Amino acid sequence: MPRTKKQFEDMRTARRVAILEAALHVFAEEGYHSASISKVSKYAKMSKGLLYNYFESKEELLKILIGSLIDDEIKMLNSILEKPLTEESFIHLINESVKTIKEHPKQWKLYFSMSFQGEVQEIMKDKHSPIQSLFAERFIQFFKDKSHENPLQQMQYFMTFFTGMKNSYIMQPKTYPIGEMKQLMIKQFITS
Amino acid sequence: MPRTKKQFEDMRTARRVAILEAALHVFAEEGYHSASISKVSKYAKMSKGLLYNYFESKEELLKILIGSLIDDEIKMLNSILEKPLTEESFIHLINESVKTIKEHPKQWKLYFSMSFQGEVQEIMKDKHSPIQSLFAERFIQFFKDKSHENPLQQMQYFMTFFTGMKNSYIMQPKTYPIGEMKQLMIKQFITS
Amino acid sequence: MPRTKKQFEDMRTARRVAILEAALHVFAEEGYHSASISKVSKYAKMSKGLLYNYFESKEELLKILIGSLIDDEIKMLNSILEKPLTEESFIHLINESVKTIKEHPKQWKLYFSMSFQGEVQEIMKDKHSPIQSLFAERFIQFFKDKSHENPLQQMQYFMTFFTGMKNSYIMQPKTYPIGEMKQLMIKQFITS
Amino acid sequence: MPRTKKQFEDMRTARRVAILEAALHVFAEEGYHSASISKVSKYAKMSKGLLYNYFESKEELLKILIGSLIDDEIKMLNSILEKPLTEESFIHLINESVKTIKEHPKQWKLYFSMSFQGEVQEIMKDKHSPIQSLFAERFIQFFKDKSHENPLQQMQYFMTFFTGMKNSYIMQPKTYPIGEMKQLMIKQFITS
DNA sequence: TATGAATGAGTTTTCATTCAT
DNA sequence: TATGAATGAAAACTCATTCAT
Repeated sequence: MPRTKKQFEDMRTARRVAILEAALHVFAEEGYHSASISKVSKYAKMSKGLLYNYFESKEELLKILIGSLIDDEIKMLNSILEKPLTEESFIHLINESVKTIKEHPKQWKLYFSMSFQGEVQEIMKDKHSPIQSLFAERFIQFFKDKSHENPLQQMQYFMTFFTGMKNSYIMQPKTYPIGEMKQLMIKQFITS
Repeated sequence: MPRTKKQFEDMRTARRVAILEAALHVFAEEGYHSASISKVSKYAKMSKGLLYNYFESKEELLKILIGSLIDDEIKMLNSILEKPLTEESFIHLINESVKTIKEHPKQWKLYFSMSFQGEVQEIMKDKHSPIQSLFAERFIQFFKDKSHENPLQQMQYFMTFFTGMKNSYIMQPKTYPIGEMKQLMIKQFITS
Repeated sequence: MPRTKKQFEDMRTARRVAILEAALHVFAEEGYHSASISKVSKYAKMSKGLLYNYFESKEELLKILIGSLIDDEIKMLNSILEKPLTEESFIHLINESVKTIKEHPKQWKLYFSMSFQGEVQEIMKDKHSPIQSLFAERFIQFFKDKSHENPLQQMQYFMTFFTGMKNSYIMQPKTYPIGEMKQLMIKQFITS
Repeated sequence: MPRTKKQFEDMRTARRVAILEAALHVFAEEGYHSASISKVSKYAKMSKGLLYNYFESKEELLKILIGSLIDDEIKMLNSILEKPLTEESFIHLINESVKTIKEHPKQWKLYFSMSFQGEVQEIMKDKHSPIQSLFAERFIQFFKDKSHENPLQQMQYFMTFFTGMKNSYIMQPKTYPIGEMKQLMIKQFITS
């Protein structure tokens, strides 16, 4: 008695998830280029062949892992930035970003580690630039509203800190006090 | 007319430097794992065989490139931090760090890109921890002297920004206004 | 209401035919070695597993496809060549051959394409040689009866043309005027 | 003392030739798709890795093997067909073709075996069609000059035989009397 | 019977490192 | 010293065949 269509679909979904998790783990641990599909499949407790039944290539795994991260981030940013930034939504944005990174530290580690090489740029080509303009625009306006004398610069200053916070947390997720840093940042850039 | 011993040594040194420069260029461009020794040797205008006459392995090149960066950084930090931090030496430290990163952007890019993978951790194991304790101690004292209510936290906050600045500059050396950011940072953490 | 034995057998036969047709299509299209069983089963609208319920292996499919072609051809030749060749039966033979190839172009294409590799030779080993002797004998006699001075040679000359006609038609079934060529051939070798 | 540039070049040339010969042998024997690079390199008595030092891919080997055959053939045809065909040049053309095929039977076998699959078409795309028009034109004129009532058809009839002759020789190079067949063909199509 | 997930041996290809000259 | 040819182990990927359901 063959499996029903639903059974097959459930199996496939479960497998896909298992593979993506394994790939994420191994890629984040060893770096995308050093990691081998062999290791990924071993970690996912299946044969290499089966992995290729679910994904076309090693590159596809990377694209999905990073692409989904970017997509979520963009969706979050878009929803918050659809209106001009207020103090409230500014805080909300920061909280959401920190929440995301705490929930997906491996993914973010992979993303950061790849961002120094060309591969990621290609993945994000079309996705990133619209949101980046919006992001810049909203933050500049935000600081302008606060009568900041150089809002563009203040935005860059904020971005610098934001980047540093993410980077630091990724490198030392156990010890870096991201919650405290977040609070300091909020305080600094709201009262500025 | 046979070469003198000194001439030989000079030649060897020149070659070593050429190889390291080539490796740095290629590694930073393509990423350590994707880069091939073949390309490095071509870029250094010599044969693969000769390259192996000067260095044991690809990994050794990486270790030297990153190791020397770390060593310089540590030397710089040690000399500045041998006495307690003053406002002056604090500014000096920041200026020196920015100068270093502007002078060796490829090396720093390589360092950052590798720092997400296991390889670098191993390289720096013994080097880093003593300086890090000193660094922490001096900065905590620095902020304590400024009657900061939570000097440890303030140091972490400072480190966060510092990391973000380096990261941002490496990612966009052409457009990131590192000079301005540095000034803002100095102002913020001195008057805090 | 359980199926009767006959119904079962009919179903099995229909399936076998469907699989063979699918295999023929896919093999002829992509070449035996490049074609995959997966594609065959998809084309036959069933699962791979079921296909293997009907046939042992990919090779068996090939053997049956080519074997049946050869068997039909041999049967046809045998029936025509059971008596000495006359002008009438000579014409009949050619007509039948052309008819066969026009009816089964894919099979012939597959046969030709495989005939350059070892696989086919093995399939035909035992089948071919008896009919070939008979064929040679009848044609030699045919041309001897026409007082040809070198009947063996004339048979080889005829075979050459015959081969060329098949090959040309297979390569360009749309444009090659096989009917005209056949008529010319008949005329040439009958009046010779 | 390192090898001179010339020594290296000679070595490379010799290796290239050895590899191409091995590939030709193995491809012709087993068919391109069944043959493995592993076997080719074994036959050429070298490691797989070295083979890839000389050629980009399995496909490149095929392209070179077949491409060079086609190029030679086209060159030959072009030189003979630059003027209208005479009886003499007609004979010359046939002699040259037969000579070529006798000199490179494996290459022709490979070419024929591949011509039933898509790969070859791509290799010859641009090369073939100009020569084919010229070929057709010259032969049609040739038969028109002989007051043939249907010169196009006669050309096709000739081509059919020509194809058959090549095919037959390739399939049975030991036993097929290509010389005799060639003479018969010349006689037939010249006096026709 | 029927499905398609799963396996594993095999394929092509890459590249750090060694070696003959 | 200097070259680049040569190796071999390992990588990504494919697919005929088997298997659990």
